[in-house]
Amino acid sequence: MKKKPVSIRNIAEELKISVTTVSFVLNGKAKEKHISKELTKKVLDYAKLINYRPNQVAQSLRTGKSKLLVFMVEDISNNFFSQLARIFEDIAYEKGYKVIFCSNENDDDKANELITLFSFRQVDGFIIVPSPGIRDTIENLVKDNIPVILLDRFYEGLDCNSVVIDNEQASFDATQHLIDNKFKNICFISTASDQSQMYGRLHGYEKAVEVNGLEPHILQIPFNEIIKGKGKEYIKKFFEQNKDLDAVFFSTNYLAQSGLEVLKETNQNLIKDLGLIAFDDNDMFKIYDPTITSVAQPLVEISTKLMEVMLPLLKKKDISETTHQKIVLKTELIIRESSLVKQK
Amino acid sequence: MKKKPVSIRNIAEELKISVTTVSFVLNGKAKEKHISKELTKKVLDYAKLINYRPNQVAQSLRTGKSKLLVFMVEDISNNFFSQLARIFEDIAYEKGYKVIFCSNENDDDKANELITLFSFRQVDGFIIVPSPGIRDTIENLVKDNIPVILLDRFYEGLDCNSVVIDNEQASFDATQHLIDNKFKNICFISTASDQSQMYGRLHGYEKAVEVNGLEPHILQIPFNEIIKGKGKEYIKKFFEQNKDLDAVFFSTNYLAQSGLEVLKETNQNLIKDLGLIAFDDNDMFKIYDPTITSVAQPLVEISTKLMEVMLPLLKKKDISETTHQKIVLKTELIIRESSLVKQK
DNA sequence: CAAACATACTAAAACGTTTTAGTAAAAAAA
DNA sequence: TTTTTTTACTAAAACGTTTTAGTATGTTTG
Repeated sequence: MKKKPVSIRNIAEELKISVTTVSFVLNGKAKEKHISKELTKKVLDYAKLINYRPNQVAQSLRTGKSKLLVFMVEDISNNFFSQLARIFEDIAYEKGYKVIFCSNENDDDKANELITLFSFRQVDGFIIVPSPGIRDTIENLVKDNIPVILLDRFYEGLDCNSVVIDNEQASFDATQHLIDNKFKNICFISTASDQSQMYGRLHGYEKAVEVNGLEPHILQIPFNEIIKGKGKEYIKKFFEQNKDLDAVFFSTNYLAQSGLEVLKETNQNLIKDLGLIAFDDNDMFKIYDPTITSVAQPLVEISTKLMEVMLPLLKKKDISETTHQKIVLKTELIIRESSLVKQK
Repeated sequence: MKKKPVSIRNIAEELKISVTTVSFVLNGKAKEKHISKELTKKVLDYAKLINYRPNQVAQSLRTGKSKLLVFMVEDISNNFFSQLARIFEDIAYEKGYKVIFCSNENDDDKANELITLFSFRQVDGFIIVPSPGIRDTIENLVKDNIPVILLDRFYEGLDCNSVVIDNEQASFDATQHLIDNKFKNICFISTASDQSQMYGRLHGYEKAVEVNGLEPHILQIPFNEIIKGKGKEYIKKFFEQNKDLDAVFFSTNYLAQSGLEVLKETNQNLIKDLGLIAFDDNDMFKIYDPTITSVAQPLVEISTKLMEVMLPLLKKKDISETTHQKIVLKTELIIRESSLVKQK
């Protein structure tokens, strides 16, 4: 049978002292509470001997702290998010926190449901890649002084901690890079979304195109069509209707995926002739033929910043007075074959 | 300030009834405990009105159940595991369980540490992709009647639930497929590991080669060298020393990754001339040029089986009498261009 | 030499549930 | 009518901690 783990009470009884004393010692409050050196040592030694581990559930109930963080992303199977998760996991464990990952599919209902699930007090803090319409939910969390950090995207005008990248600059630089490499008809394939990250990417592209006196060519696929797996159809039709394109900038990695599939199916050679850049790097990009240029997000830096912002919030009793931080990180344009001048 | 969530006590006081009654009603034991229909309805209605959510920490403390599962994989950022995680997540949530994902890096110390961390009673069940040397730890979990399922690999002779694939058959079929397509000098690139999954894959390959009267060509890279990022060097040297190879079978997706990198760097054309198969599918394989044949694991089926095996264990009071299940699932060989007869 | 303080320790409440072991009244059986 | 059973509900303990508000000494201090 499952043997019962030892409790503080067992220790107290064995040593014939009070539970209180044991608790004080175990929590490092021996000096502060005037527990003698000898007794302190005795408790510590015995606890070690029997391999005592506090029951974290009981601790949580009493203290209201669970040492659990929720890391809610759009889709944990998406390479970008899973890599981020992997790095954040390590950082969190180091600080004594466990992480519950979950995917909201960029769906408001799912996101709301998940947040309610880990509701109020169950969890010490939230890191959230927010879906478009949960602004109110986030605002409520903030109002209730629950530590929250928005990741990847944020709500304009909502005062909340966030860690994001400079999407507009990243997108501008990538587009400019294509232009510098003699591409003239660059299209931007994206989702029809007004979430901040997509907005930034679109505007960076538009600005670069405009500054250089070129024409924009934009495809914005409705999100629910992508969900339904219709992304490829949209892209295919778009390519058919815009035969004069000489470069493509994909605003997300799954669009790049779909786009490459379409190109592969319709005209293999096109992949080599077109200028190509994808947002978010993928390990496969460096072994593709041609190797594919990408906008890489600083994964380690993002995770580190998340914890840097989160930790003080977890420590404080009352975070209502803390000012919210908005961290904006730089991306890196990894230049590979696909975006360089094509020699005909 | 953070407002206190409503408790059962609040409901009891408001309705001027006992906490017990409220608890019974809320747990659906109204009939069983002879609570009148009217009162039951009153409680339910009021609970809904004030949006009551039970404090799960208190529930856990009392019941010893946390409604948490640990899903420990080798590396959550690995595509195969993150996809599995994504699917399992949904299934678990549906059943009211939350999932803590963690990565053990196939390292014994890390794995042991994590298991201890979620130690005894903190968590309701474990799904573990075990590192080579934690057999004893697993055995202890089993002895303590803690629900455990081994995933992807198992220990020969250890009686424990497991969900794995038929690696040997998968590997045999893949190799036979290459042979059927006229490849004669097929090499097998793998890790120097005697974990069950690798053992199976190696033997499947060896058997197929032998049955067909061909010579085996095997590269086994020590695991710690792979960790150090030296995998590519090993593969490169191997290719240099075996110039007459006409096909390569990679035993894992990260080896395929490395192998393709090597081929890309040394001789782009080789990729088209060699027969190629990779274990574990990757979204990129179908847009590579050539598209790459792979052995795909049945992700949905694996996740479903995991939950199917896990749920009864979670329900039972005493699982010491339950017999352990060993589920072996079939893989699918996804045949693409890279493994078909090459026309010169 | 009393008052103040420091030291060493502890009893008991509290966190929010579930569950055991009841009670009291009404209904059914004898 | 008395006994038994059923119905409707509840008091209080328990889960394992943390923490408040102590007590009982010994030690300074004025």
